[in-house]
Amino acid sequence: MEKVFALVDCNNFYASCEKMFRPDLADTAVVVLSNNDGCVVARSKEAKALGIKMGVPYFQIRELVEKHGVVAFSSNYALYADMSSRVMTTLEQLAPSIEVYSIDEAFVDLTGVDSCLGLSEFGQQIRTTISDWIGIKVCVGIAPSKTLAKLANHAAKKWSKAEGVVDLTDRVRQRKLMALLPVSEVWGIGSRITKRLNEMHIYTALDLADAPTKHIRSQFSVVVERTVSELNGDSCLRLEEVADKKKEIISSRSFSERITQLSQMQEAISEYVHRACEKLRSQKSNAMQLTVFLRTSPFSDRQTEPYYANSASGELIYPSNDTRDFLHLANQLLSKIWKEGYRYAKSGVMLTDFYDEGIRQQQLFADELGSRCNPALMAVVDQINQQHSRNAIYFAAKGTRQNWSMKRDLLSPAYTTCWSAIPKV
DNA sequence: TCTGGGGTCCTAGGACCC
DNA sequence: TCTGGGGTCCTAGGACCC
Repeated sequence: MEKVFALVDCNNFYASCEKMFRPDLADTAVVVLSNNDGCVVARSKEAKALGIKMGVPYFQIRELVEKHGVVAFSSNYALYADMSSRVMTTLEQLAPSIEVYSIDEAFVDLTGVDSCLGLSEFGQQIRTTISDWIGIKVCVGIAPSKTLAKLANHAAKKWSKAEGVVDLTDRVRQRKLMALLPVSEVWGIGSRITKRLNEMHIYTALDLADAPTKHIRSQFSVVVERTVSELNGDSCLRLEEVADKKKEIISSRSFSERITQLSQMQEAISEYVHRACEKLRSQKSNAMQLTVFLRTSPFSDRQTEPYYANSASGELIYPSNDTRDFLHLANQLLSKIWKEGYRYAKSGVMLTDFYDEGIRQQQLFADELGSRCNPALMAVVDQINQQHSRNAIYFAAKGTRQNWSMKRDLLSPAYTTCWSAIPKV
């Protein structure tokens, strides 16, 4: 049977979440900022109409914000994650199988649906249900491959005439739409590849769909080759219903103010280790390898302020998910790359080389003393932090004041969850 | 002054082995 | 004197995504 996918994508998701609890802002331009209130990461339709671009640094639009009374929010991920899970749960009730692709979008398998109900009607049903139950507006794109469903969704958002649903199962409609869209709008085609495609006189999505596969393969990786097949309605990407366990876990942040002292950096790195290990345990993995990295600001003037960035990796004797094992290693690694005299802007840690809990390779010369691994203790720590506040219990290494922590001056309240942010002290 | 964070996949090239 | 070549594993880096 011919495959049919739908892509359901929330409109202006973060901005919509903020607006939902502030009816007074219904017609106001709203933007949501990245961590440290650095860049714009979401815009309401009114903010888009003012010409505010995605990813623009907040300080560059200050004037515009004041002039038009734009309301800005620090990102409140606890709120967005909670709203997201409500949307996804609703979607699961409406469709046989879904793949949660990101916090605000999901693929749905609609294969066979058109025999009982028109695809467009089904799309409309999804829209109204999610809007009525959750209060979030979504758009739906329907097509025989994921890449085309993405394009259909793009069209549903762009053209109000579509009323939020575009059915692109028809080949003629596919070609008509692709001819109108620049190749850069295709899923998987980023700025670098767009530039090279343009040099090959490939400008629209249709140009790419019609490009000879052999030629594309000789210039790019198999990823681009697959994209061409997908644009031609040949589905190469399956619906991935169960999320795979992560293969690496990163915890990193930019600092609200530059860090110059090793003791502060040790605290920050310890905090990242703490968070990364929490994530590691939540997916029931153990890790062998830890990387610590740090850097000064890449945006400052190199003449007055030299740039320095470095990283160091190390391994445990065997896999663990005990925070203390990694705290110990992190400190050793940090001392390898720490250099006095720089103003550090960002640092972080990365866990890699994962093993499932309970699977442990026997090492000939390693004894139990090499690791502090204590699953029972860590389970208790996680449980207390989940039930009470996020930082009820922690290891003293990460510091109690955290005067380097991030700036979130414009944070909305915890409308739906018991905690929303680490309070800045 | 102020510029996010967290992931995945693919490829090229080096190391190593037989 | 003659100094191969193929396979595999690992890693760093590039490119993409939201």
